[in-house]
Amino acid sequence: MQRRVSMADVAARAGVSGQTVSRVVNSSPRVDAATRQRVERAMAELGYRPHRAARALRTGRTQTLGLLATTLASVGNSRMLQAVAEAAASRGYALTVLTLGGPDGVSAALAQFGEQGVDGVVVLNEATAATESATIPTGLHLVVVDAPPGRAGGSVGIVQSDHRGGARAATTHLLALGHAAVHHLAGPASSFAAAEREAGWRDALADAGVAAPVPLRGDWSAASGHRAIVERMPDAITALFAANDQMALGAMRALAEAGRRVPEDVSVVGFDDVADAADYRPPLTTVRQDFDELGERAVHALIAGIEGESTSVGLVPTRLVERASTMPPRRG
Amino acid sequence: MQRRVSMADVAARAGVSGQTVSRVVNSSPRVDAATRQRVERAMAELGYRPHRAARALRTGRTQTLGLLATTLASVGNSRMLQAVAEAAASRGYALTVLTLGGPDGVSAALAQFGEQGVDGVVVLNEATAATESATIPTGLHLVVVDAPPGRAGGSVGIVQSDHRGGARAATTHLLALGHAAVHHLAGPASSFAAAEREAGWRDALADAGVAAPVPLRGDWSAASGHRAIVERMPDAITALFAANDQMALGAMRALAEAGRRVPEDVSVVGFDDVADAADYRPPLTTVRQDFDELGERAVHALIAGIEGESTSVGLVPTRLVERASTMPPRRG
DNA sequence: ATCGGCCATGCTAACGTCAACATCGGCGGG
DNA sequence: CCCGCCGATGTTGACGTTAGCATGGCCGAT
Repeated sequence: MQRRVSMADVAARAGVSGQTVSRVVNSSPRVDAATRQRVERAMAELGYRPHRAARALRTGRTQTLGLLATTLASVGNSRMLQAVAEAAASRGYALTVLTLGGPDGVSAALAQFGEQGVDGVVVLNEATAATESATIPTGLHLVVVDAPPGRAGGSVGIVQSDHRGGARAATTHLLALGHAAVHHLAGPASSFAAAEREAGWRDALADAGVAAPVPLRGDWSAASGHRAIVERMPDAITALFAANDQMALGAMRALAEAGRRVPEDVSVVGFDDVADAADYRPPLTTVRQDFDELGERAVHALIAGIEGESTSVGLVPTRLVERASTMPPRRG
Repeated sequence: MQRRVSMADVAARAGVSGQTVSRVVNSSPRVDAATRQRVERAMAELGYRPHRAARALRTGRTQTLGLLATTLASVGNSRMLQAVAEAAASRGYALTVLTLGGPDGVSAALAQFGEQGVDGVVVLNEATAATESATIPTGLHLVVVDAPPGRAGGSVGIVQSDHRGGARAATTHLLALGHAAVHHLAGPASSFAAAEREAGWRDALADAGVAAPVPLRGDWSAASGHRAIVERMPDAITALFAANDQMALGAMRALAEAGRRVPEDVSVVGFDDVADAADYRPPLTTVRQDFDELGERAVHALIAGIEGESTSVGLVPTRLVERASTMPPRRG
């Protein structure tokens, strides 16, 4: 492989100094139109590409963002990753990913990102406590997705889905169908999103003057949803709001195995609207999260922070999608 | 933000030259034990971290790998990403991701990776034609996952799951249960993995001397699986091998809607063993892919190529996981 | 005509690291 | 006792880029 084309090569070809080439590359206004054109032609002819590492060394900016998550293999995280990757790419930023070994590795992971020189990091917050106690390397900008607004400010921005509003809508939907009680299959206690969804469920019950039963609890997985129902299914259950679609899937299997039909005997609502939810049996009524918008806003906020503008808190709306897993309770 | 700690700072603190610090960092043998210790203490005290961009500028290596996929939001790709991310991290490489805008953007994406200076790229091959026709920037090493072995060699390595063997095992399992015919719900024609799975199905049928019916076809999504069954379900179907779990999910819904019970009337087998497959109704017999091993091997092959060793072709075994969606046909 | 100011462009140095070569001291063999 | 070698360490410069300042030409205002 021959030496790569550098600015000096372009400069020689165009008969200008390297500095002028630099100005053209960075679209500085201080360049004569004719000169610019000459330089651009030289770049095209030589196939010049700026060297990111060299630029990073000089400017201290890498034009690279980081994404930090416990795992990338979960449905929600992978959809967020996809959205963040596209949003970053459309702004000319590269995206590098890092998964947490342990739950307490947040500080270490951020340090590693700092070392790599990323300009900012999107943190997919799954265990609030771990994220909140993490130390942030100086100069690193952060946007935390689905975190309590408390820590926002400084170099930390927050973006979240309206979990609470969505959960409230789901619960209200069930109540409006005539269900006297709505049970909740909650997510893990350590999760902010799970807490918000539970809060929204309580909101709706309170609005209706209905007492909230003790929620069941899972870990987001279908298996945990199944287990929760098998172990302690409420006797008189007619309506269940699961904190995500996968737990709803597991719960529906457990209900079927116990001889309860969905939706005739028990109505079920999920959360997320994963790609498969429309093909669950029955197709699942659920709350759709707008991951694309969430990723877009996270990247926007992050880059705003990097470029010195203020970071802010954003709430992305969610929306109830009605399918066949909900209906009014049977009379009788 | 104060200036970062550089090698010179460490050198001053330890009373040695920068070069000696460099030697310690790169664990060169040419350093006295006492000196090394002094330098290491200085690094610890100052919190020194090598500057990747500077190193990349000097050495031409970025210690960064790229991952290219059409989308990162699909189940299989996100599991591969997770595995690749961990394998890369464990070797001290960062991982940056890029998704394809269009199906023909492979060349452009590789060019962008080249520009970013990644040392190598893992390509998740979804449309063989697009990958095969792509131009590879000089000096960039590639490992293509699930591609025909033809292109291997030079700076291109190939790693694949044993789709064919897994499909054969799935089909053989159904035949062994006593099913006279096994129908296939295939993946998209453009996919190598889909073609291999179909080939494995044909292999097993040929072994048993059974004629292969015309396969149904979907696009990997549950919705497409549902649609395929609704539109042209074979009359006498008693056994179905779907090319992935999600299409199996859609197919099972369609079968249920048509009044066919799984597994009593129709046995169904999927492929992938996604996390939810054990909670489908009924729990799905499927073929497990070892994504961790696949990612590990891809990264291993890539780094071997980067460091000048030979790249090779690897086949990762798959394994049938029996659950409740298969049983012998009813005598009738 | 003179001068200040502005515009286009060039020159120099520096970002942090490492490869290549230089230096220095000690030690064993002749 | 001198030479040559080796092992440990230092010096220099370059990777490709851009910030900051310098230069020189032109124009309008005085």
